[in-house]
Amino acid sequence: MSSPSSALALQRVALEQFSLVGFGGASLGSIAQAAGLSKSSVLYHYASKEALLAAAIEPAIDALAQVVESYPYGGDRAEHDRFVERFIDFLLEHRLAVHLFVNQGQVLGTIPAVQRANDLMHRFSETVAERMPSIEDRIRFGVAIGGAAYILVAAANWSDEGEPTPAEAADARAALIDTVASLLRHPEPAH
Amino acid sequence: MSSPSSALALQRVALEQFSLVGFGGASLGSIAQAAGLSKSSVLYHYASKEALLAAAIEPAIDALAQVVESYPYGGDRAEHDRFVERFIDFLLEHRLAVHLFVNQGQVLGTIPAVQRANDLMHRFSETVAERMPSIEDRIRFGVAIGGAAYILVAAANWSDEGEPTPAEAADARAALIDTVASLLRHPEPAH
DNA sequence: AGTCTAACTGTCCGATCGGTCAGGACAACA
DNA sequence: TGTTGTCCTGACCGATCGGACAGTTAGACT
Repeated sequence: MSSPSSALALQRVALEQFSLVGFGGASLGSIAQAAGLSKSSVLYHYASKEALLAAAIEPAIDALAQVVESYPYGGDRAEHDRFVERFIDFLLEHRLAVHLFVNQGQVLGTIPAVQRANDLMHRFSETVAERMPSIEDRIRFGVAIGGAAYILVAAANWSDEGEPTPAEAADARAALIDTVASLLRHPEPAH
Repeated sequence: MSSPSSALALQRVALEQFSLVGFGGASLGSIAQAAGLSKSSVLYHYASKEALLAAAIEPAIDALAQVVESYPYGGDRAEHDRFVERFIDFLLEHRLAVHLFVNQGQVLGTIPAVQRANDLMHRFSETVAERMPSIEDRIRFGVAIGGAAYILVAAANWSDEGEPTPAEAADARAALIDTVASLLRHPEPAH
């Protein structure tokens, strides 16, 4: 706690590496090098590789818990849309962590922090599924979650432009909110 | 080529491991063990770990090239919907490979086969973007691709039921086609 | 019988892995 | 001037990594 800046920078670097090449693919050496430290120094701050992962994703898990808790069970559509907005902002702020436990959640299930994230997503899915129990709506839910999580980290891959102008970022946020909201919205009873 | 069954089984096992724990996280030893072979035997069939990866995803890349090629540039909506159907079937058949080069495409860009997959996705994005150049529609495109690729491999994580009944699978396919089609459909000019 | 080849394996190698440990640098406090 | 505690490091450990290589088995062909 005494020099939080270096510790936070280390968590950020570790998160980037873990989400980029996977937990097993990222080495403590490469993380340390990217952070400008020695491997020993990393292990001084965090007892193990798993502890580093847990510390790196913990803020995101706390935020996720808060978002899931705020689901408007009996709310109207405006309230539901506000919930989606909170959810998207959570995704935007914790892109890397979300990408990590979305894509490696099952294989890292032994790590308590990841397990907690899995439980949260499970509960989230169940909560939403209570309102939309059909396969179609489960698909829409999954596409919304996975698609949003994906586009925030990997989309830059095969798009032309490099930098995301602040104005463009705002547009992207609005578009993402719109898209996810339409996916999570209760569809008309049937056609 | 003389005993294709074992070679194909090896590719399938390798693909599962690569998409599950990442290319760097999967070891030749674990792949060999899962396939019931020795590590040496794996390296007899494929010159290197990268060669194994390339061979494992090559069929998926070929199929992707075919799908991208079949994009209906001047087609009507029915033709466009048929294209989406082909695309979803491609995703369903090559789930693991898609998940692999969607989530690890950038970091594995040095491998020629992955590079080809990246180029194809890039061209795919450009092709679709020609019709839908706005940020909103790019987002919708990304959510559709990423969401579909995601739900096919990771959704089982936080859903209750275990097995996907054949009838449920058909329903899921239909729902996925419907969802992606609506995302990729040209939206009304503006509201 | 001998020959050839495909499929497979165990052994070995250098490099790298996660992790331990003893100690150095340095500011704060006595 | 010690002394203490934080931050950081290089050296080292056993295990595992990707890969090279020599050799074995078994079936097909002559």
